[in-house]
Amino acid sequence: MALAEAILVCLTERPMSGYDLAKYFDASIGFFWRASHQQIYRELGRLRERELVDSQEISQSGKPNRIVHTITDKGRTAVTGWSAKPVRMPSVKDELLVKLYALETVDTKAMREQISVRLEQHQSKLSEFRRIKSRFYDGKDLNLNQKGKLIALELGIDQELFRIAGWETVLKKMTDAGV
Amino acid sequence: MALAEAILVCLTERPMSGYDLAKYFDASIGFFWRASHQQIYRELGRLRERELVDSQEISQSGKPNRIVHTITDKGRTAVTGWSAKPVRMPSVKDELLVKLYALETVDTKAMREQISVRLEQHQSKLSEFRRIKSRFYDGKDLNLNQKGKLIALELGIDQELFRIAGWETVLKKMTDAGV
DNA sequence: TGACACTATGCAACAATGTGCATATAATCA
DNA sequence: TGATTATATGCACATTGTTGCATAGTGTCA
Repeated sequence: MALAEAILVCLTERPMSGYDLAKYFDASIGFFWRASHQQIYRELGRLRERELVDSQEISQSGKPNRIVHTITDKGRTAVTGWSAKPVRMPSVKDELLVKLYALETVDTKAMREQISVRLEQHQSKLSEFRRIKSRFYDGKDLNLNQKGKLIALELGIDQELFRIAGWETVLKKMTDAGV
Repeated sequence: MALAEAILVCLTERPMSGYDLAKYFDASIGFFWRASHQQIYRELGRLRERELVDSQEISQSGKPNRIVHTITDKGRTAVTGWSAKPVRMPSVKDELLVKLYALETVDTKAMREQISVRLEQHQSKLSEFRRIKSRFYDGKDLNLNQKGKLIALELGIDQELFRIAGWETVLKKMTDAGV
């Protein structure tokens, strides 16, 4: 149940509405912990019940009212407590790798195309990460929180580079194997 | 619902019982698609209902009877059909990276320990992959299916090496940041 | 000889995640 | 002016994953 913690971590930055959080996830922490807006709203309800966030409705004319969630002291303590607990290895699930396991049965032409699509996705993630890095971090004076995010971001950039190289190697090896 | 397909892919190799499958998952395809024995048994029941596998009970004295599952023609067709369909990006979920996002709030001493544990886990996975490679693949004459598995395994080895380097860099950068 | 691990299967309950839908207004673009 | 996008929240259902339990005989180690 670490979506709760991921949300709390975001709220240590500043109070946010569910909508803000969903966008924040898409643009930053979601690179390492994806969540849809439905999940976020549901989890916010639970966090409110557990008194880890304080939710305040703000009237808006025209648009639906915003509900802004602020992390409580109890919530901050919960984050620190959680952070000290051991983590598990991230669960691995990649269909594309499973397909490599039955090269005789799968449609290898379609697979090569899927690998190309995957490569493009990694390319565009890479560009996005680099854009964020140069826009928000390069040449700036950073506080500790920002330094942590930068470390994560740089790991993300290296990961994308590695994956691009990896899948390109797979394509080459498939060619060598005659498919 | 790709656990179904992962199981079918295993069964293209040879007929197996649920127990065999659970072990096979632990030792090979599970590196890229983890599943517990409970999940596997449940999914096998569904596959039997959909007639993608044929299940045959084999009497054994002493031990409980084995139920051996064989992929059907319908199942083989299903695998090929599935293989041609586009895959999604694997979902990302790593608590350790989330912790990097709140360096001011988390227990950084505990975090460094967790990174060390993570490093050890990647080390032992790496050793296992290398052991499997040298034992079953190096210097052997391989058919197409085996070549595919070797490609996946080599990608796995590179991935572990990359992750070890990545987390070591994170530790260094944390030191530079003063935590 | 008692404890433990291995073989072999599976249910039940619960927790977490993902998909689809529903609502409602304002601004922007073609 | 009609279509789309952005703002803003949330329910219901389906699927997937985890934990704990239950059964039961065999082999191995101390």
